[in-house]
Amino acid sequence: MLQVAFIRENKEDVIQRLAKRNIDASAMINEAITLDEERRALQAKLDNTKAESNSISKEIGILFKNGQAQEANELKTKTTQLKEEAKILEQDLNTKVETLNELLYKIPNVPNTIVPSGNTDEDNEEVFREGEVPSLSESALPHWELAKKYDIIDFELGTKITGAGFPVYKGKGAKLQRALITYFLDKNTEAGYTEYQVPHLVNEASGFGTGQLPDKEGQMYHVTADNLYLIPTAEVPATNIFRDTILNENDLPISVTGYTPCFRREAGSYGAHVRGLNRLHQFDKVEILRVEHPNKSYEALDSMVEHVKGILKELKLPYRILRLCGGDLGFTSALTYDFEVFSTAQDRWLEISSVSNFETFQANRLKLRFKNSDGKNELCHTLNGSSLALPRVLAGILENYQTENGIKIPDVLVPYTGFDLIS
RNA sequence: GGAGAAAUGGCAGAGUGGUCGAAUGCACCGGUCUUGAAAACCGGCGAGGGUCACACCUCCGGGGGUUCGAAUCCCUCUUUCUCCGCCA
Repeated sequence: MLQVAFIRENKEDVIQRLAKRNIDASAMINEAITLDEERRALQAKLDNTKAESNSISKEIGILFKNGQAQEANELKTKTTQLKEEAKILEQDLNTKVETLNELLYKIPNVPNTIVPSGNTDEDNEEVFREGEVPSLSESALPHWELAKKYDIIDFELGTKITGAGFPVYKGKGAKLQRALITYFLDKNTEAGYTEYQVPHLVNEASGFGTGQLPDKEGQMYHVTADNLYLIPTAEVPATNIFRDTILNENDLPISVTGYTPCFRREAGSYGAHVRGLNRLHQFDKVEILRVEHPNKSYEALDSMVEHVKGILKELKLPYRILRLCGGDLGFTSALTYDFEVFSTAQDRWLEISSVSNFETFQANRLKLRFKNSDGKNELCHTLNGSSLALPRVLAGILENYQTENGIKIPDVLVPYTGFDLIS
């Protein structure tokens, strides 16, 4: 969530930049500022009432000590009255704070100035493209056909065990997926990211910290008996490592990577674009995450983008990078780059990574701060990205590396798989 | 799952109804001393709100209650530890 002080001090700029998301935020922003003013006025009133009551209570204490019980008892009526006043003020204040917060939860992050305006993914700006699209024969198959042909992924079996969107990987398919996970983690740790294994279920506070709650609980599987949520991404547990934390300035930057399965309810559509591995309820992902000094976060974003590029280059997959437009930008993000791999057999781009700078938007909720050189506590910037989402990378490999003899394994993966062909 | 104990500042650890946001030690930061370092000594050192800055308010695991007044008493929840049971 945005900080009220920031909204107050940058009102026009905030409205202008939120307009990139195709929303007119002026009403919300004005209301937030008004609510905040009212909140502060109530707070001051309440504080004064309490201050008076406190000082009388101290007097009473002294009077009792001196044996002046009668005078003390007289003062008691005064504090009783003040207490009632305070109670009412406190209730007003609480509802005011609640109203303000509910409003603030609804305001998305302020897009960076370089975010292109636009409504849909059509308006995303392609900023980079690399890799050759292989020329495949007429008989080239989409990955779900290949999965069947080589018996490496069984979608029907997953449906039997659980339901649609829970595939079963098998034999060399399972091994290839495990190889990818290990390869990604190795690349990330080599680049200085510390590997974490985090819980796959999180509590409400964590869901709130990263912004899934209160509004987007529909996207997560909810274990009601224990009030826990299955993680939709490692971002949730990994970012919450740092909830309620005050770091030293020289602790920054912090770089974390982790592999987790991800669970998404995705009340989604049906058809070709969700077939096979394209969209699942359960999938694997390796995530990278950074906690940065505000002055360094965009530098960090660039370095994360470069890092992901390096991996795709090694895998020799054709990909492009998009700078998301305001309309496509996630609620919590200030700037996002999406990576898409070209799926030759499907003739379409598949999103395999999304790298974002959240600036202080998450840190504000998380209360993730560092002590700056003035000794003041300041919000950190958080960033994260996938490196990478497994199913679509797998789809890309299967489709782009298919030959008449079978599916070749990218050279960098062979040491991890132990085989160089799926046939 | 059953029985008991506990939860206080970065850590350790006092405080059991009044001037306690909280002793003390360690850690940390600044200074003196030193060729330099260590030691010693001096000073500083939790968070949030509020203010131009003060004042002031709130916070001793969370929530509620008793009282003029709660870290301290009561209720409740959570977590941790010990013992027993079960178990990958």
